[in-house]
Amino acid sequence: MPELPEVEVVRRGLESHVLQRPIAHVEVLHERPVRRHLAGPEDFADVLTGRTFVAARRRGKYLWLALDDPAQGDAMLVHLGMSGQMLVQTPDAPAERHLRVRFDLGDGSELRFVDQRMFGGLAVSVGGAIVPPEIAHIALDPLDSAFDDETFVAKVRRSASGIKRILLNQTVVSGVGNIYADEGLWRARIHGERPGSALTRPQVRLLLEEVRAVMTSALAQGGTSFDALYVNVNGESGYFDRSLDAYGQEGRACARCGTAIRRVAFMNRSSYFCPHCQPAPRRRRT
DNA sequence: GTATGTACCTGTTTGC
DNA sequence: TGCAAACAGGTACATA
Repeated sequence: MPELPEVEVVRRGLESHVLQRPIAHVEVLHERPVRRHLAGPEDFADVLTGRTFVAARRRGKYLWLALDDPAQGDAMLVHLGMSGQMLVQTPDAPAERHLRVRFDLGDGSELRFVDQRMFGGLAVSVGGAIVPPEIAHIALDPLDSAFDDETFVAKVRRSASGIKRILLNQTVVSGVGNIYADEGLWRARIHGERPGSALTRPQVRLLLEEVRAVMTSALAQGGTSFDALYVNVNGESGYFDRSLDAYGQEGRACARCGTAIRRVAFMNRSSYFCPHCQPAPRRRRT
């Protein structure tokens, strides 16, 4: 499940494998992944054919491949969703079961967007000065050197929402998904349902540091992966899942205190936490 | 403006 | 054995 470290691994792979090769042909095999390209699949293919990717950039979980003539600020925007992959293959490699879009790079290599669940997608973005306008609302991520810790701390402490919900809000901080939210909260010993406004400044700072630490560690190991749903641009799986302390660990002993990790329903998904290290707030929120 | 809930998707696993 | 429900979850959008 791609979060920031996985997306960064993909960005690096794209940077070294798809730049400076004019796109000879684009084939859209399923229209849903280009649904955010409002002019439609044919236009998507038409406007990209003949162009060249010149840079691979990222903000949070969004990627974009800048197109030639950088003065125009055009780019192909990419989101991997839950199951998206960017693969570089030879054109004669057999089509993946969930192959959605293919880009013939004309040099004997092919960029492929493969996505089982199709939460992800591609779109051509026009005229972005610094970032594509479609993602201007996405906050910086904690690994960005321009990320302002104190602004984040202030935003958290102004909000009555549960801290996990705030962590997942990409307009407050980007790149954090369900896995790293649970891991960061476990490391900081904070229950995800505690209101942001109930946390002290040092607690929020600690949480931010722990989220950073777990992401940095995951990045060093090539991203997290639980199954074949996530592979990087070379098709290699990450293996950070062996290092998880909370996420997916229901019933296992907490690495700090030995209490069984619990799972609770949260926003149509799951939250994992240690009931001893991360006591729930007294007044339960729903 | 802020907070919360849900649709969108498909393959696998679980339960009856 | 067969079918239905649950589950995985990031984002945009609807609703309160």
